[in-house]
Amino acid sequence: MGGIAFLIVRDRHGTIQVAMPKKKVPPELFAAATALSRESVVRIKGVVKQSAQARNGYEVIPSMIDVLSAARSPLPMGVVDKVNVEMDTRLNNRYMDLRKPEVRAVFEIKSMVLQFIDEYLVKNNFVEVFTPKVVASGAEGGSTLFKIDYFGQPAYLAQSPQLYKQMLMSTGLDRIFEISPAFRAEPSDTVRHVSEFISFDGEMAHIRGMRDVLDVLEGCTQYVVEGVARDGAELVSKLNMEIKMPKTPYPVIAYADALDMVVAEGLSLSMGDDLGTEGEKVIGDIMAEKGYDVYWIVDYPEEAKPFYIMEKDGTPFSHSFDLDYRGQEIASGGQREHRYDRLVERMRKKGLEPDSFDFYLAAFAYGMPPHGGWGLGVERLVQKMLDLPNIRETIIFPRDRNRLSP
RNA sequence: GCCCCGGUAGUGUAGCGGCCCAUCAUGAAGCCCUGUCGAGGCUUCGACUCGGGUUCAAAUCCCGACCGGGGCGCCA
Repeated sequence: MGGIAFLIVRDRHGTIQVAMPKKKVPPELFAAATALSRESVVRIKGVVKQSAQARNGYEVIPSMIDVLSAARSPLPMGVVDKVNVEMDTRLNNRYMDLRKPEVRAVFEIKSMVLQFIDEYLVKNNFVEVFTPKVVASGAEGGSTLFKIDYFGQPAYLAQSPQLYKQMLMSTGLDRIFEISPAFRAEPSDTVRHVSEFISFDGEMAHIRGMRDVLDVLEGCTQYVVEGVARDGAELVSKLNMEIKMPKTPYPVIAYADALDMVVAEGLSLSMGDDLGTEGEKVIGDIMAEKGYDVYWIVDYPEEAKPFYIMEKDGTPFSHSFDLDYRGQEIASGGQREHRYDRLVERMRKKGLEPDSFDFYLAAFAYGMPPHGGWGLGVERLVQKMLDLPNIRETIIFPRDRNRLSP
């Protein structure tokens, strides 16, 4: 038994040292404190003292230590240990993982991101809506839908609010947005895919063209990143990084030009091909050299885009865009086809049966203004903004191909 | 779904046919020391994913299952 013992106590905001010189605290308190297991929950009463030896300049001399919950031992993973913990282990023990300030900071930042999105869109006269997540059909084919049983009827988890938000464009709500979960049954297994994610969707009526949509989305992402860099500086510093402000205006690269850039770098792609992950990264590198972190890639081949995207007449292209953040797509959207006949025509072209979309098409038959919108992956935005290696770092309890719990 | 790689103590790892009743770190238990501060010293505890096979001999090689990592495709 030495003459002094210490406890490091952690709460949401940080840590403080509890110092117990043997002569200055009751013996039973000293004994209880030194017997405490790591990560136990305590309530402490004492005197806060300035102390040159304490790490943050202050320490507590306790007069009472109440053990609210003793932690079992050994811990399933260390919180302050110097050994690494694999992500799988961390996710299996997320309640413990989240005790690390740097892990928690990501989710506090994510919360800020959502608040800034809300703030910006409301300022710009958007109305927040909620569309069903249990649906009868998907926006584009059924292969990526999770099937569920709905009172004996087949139903699906929504992969996107696409059809609903477009229908609302005929109502006079004019500018709407939604932040809600989206479900994809794609068997993707990458650091940027999960089967459940938060989708930030917007749709605006009476646009003059796609540029109107880009302006809102650019304004919004810029507002978010600026806001986090400003109000979240302390949280960001816990991640040992600094947010780099994207340069504005975001450059606009036409798909055809992007293709040339990629081919010039040695990739063998031809007109109509998807840029691919490698192509996206190449573009990301080229743009980074020019100082741009965020940029648009627009006018994709109509063939590569869903039925609801408007074609660029007289060309093989479409009024479509992706928003890329350092080589990764974080949002996509475009101007929609609002003309009933052209829409039906496009459905057929895509091999879809218009009859199975009658609830959707009806909204186009009685006055539908020109409109456009986007879908943005909130976690992808957070991931790229904070330069995180895996999208799972931005989801408290991620769902992917292999993970259904916790 | 395809292609690579891997599964060793609570955690993270070394070992990759006999030298291993398995290394190191962290952790836990105990002792010593100590105004500590990702403290230090000593002692102890604790593991080869599962099932087949090859071999005189398997943590080590082969097959399968399960689990995980990376890349691709697809996309937010």
